[in-house]
Amino acid sequence: MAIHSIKGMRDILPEEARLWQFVERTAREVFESSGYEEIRTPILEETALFRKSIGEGTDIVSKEMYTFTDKGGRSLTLRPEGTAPIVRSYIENRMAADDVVKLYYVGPMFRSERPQKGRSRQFHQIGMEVIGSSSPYFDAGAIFLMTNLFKKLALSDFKIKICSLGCAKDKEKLAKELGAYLTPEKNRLCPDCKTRLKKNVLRTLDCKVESCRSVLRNSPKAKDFLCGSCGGHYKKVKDLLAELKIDFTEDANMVRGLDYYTNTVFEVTHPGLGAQDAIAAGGRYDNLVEDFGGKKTGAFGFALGTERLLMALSSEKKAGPQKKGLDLYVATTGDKMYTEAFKAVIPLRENGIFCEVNFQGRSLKSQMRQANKKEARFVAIFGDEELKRGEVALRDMKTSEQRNVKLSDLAKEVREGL
RNA sequence: GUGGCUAUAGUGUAAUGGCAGCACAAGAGACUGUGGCUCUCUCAGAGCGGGUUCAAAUCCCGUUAGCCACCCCA
Repeated sequence: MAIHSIKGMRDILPEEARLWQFVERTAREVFESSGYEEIRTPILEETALFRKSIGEGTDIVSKEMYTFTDKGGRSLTLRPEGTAPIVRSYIENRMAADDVVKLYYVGPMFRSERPQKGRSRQFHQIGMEVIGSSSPYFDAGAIFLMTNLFKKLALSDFKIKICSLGCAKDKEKLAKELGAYLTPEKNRLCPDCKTRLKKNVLRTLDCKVESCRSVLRNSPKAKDFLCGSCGGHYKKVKDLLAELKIDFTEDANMVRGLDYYTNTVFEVTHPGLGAQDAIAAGGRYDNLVEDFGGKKTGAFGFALGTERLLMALSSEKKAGPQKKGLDLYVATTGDKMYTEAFKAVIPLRENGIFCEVNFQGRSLKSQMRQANKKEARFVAIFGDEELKRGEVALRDMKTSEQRNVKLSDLAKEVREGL
C-alpha cells in the first residue's frame, strides 16, 4: 500500500522552493525596512480563539477548520488564518501597550475545503499586522508596503479594490437596513442569499447570482451608514493612497468573510489566476484586541497567499531566480582517495566555495558528465599519480584548460579563478 | 459540501476490445583517466477494487486522487 501526501496538501520540491525563498526573502526585506519584525506563533491554537474572532457564522469556522480533541480533552484547531493568533500573542505577552507594534509572519494555514486552482488545504500566507493605532496613515501605509513588495517582485497586473464597513455601530445599522430592504424581496433571492439573510446579511452584497445583483442594485450600501469619524477616516485613506499614486477602485459591495473587520477593507486580485483570484486581502480590525480582553486599540493587517502570488508571478512570465551552478566538482578515481577528498573540501567550504564530492565510484567520464550537468565552474580530479606528489588536476570547465595544483593551494586557486 | 472532466514508465504522450509503443529524463558504454554534439545499449508503466468478455489500457460500476467550476477565501 503506497503512502501519498494527503488531499489538498503537496510537496514543494527544490526547483519550486527556490521561488518561494525568493518571494519570502523579498517580503522580509520590505517589511523589515519599514520597521516590522517577524513573529512566529504556534500552528495549533485553542478552537475558541478562531470561533470568537473570525465569527461563528462564517464558513471558515462553521465548516472549514481542522479541529480535534487532544489527549487532555482540549479542543484544538490548526490555524486557518494568521491574525487571531497574533492578537492573542499581543495580549498574552503584553506587547508595548502604549506604542504601535508592527509584526509580520510567514507560514502555513489550514482550511478543509475542496481543492481547486488557487485553493488547497494547506496553503501559505505572508502577512503583517500593525497593532496600537487607528490612524488612517497605517491603513494607507500597509497598502503601500504591499504595492512596494509587488514592485520588488516585478508583479504588475494586479487590481486593488477598497471599501469601508464603518465601525461596529455602522455595521449594525447597515445590517438592519439591508435586512429590512431584502426581506420583502426574499423570493427573488438565490437559496444561498436566503440563508445569508438570516445568518449574515452583509454577505448578500457580494453575491454573484444575477437575480440577487439586480435586487441589490439599489440596496443600502456600507458607505451610506458611515458615521462622521468613519467617513472621515475612509476619505483620509483614499486621499493618502492617491497621494502615494496607488491605483485603486472603490467597490461598494465588497465585504469580507471574517467578522472582525471594521472600517477599511481591501482586496487585491490578479487576472492570471482562476476563479480564486485574490492574491492578497486585509483591513482594519479596531475591536478585536478589546474583544479578547486587551485594552481598546486599533489595528490593521493583511495577508498574501503565497501560492497565488507565485501563480500570478508565473502568469506574467517573469524570469525567476536561476539555480546556482557549482563552483567546484571534486571527481575521484577510486575509493582510496575518498577520505582525502572528504577532508579537502572542508577548507574550501569554509572559504565560501560551493562544492560537491563524488563518492559513488563512477567512471571519470560519468563524473565529468555530471559536473557539466551541475554547471560546475571547475573540476578537481583526485588521481593516484597527482596525489603522490600532493597535487590534484584542476580543470576549468569553461576554457577546458587543465593543470596540476598543490592540494594545499586548491582553495586559493579556485577562489582566484572564480 | 455539490457538480463536470481526467487517471498509461520519473515527466510528457500514442495505440477499432486483440503482442503496451515513442520522446525526454535517468544509468552504462562507443579512448585502458576527462564534459557539452552524435550513436548504441539498459532501466522503468495501466491509481486501487469489482464487473462484462474467449480477450480490457480501452466498455460498465465503485473507490481514491488530481483538475476545473459552484460555494468560500489568501
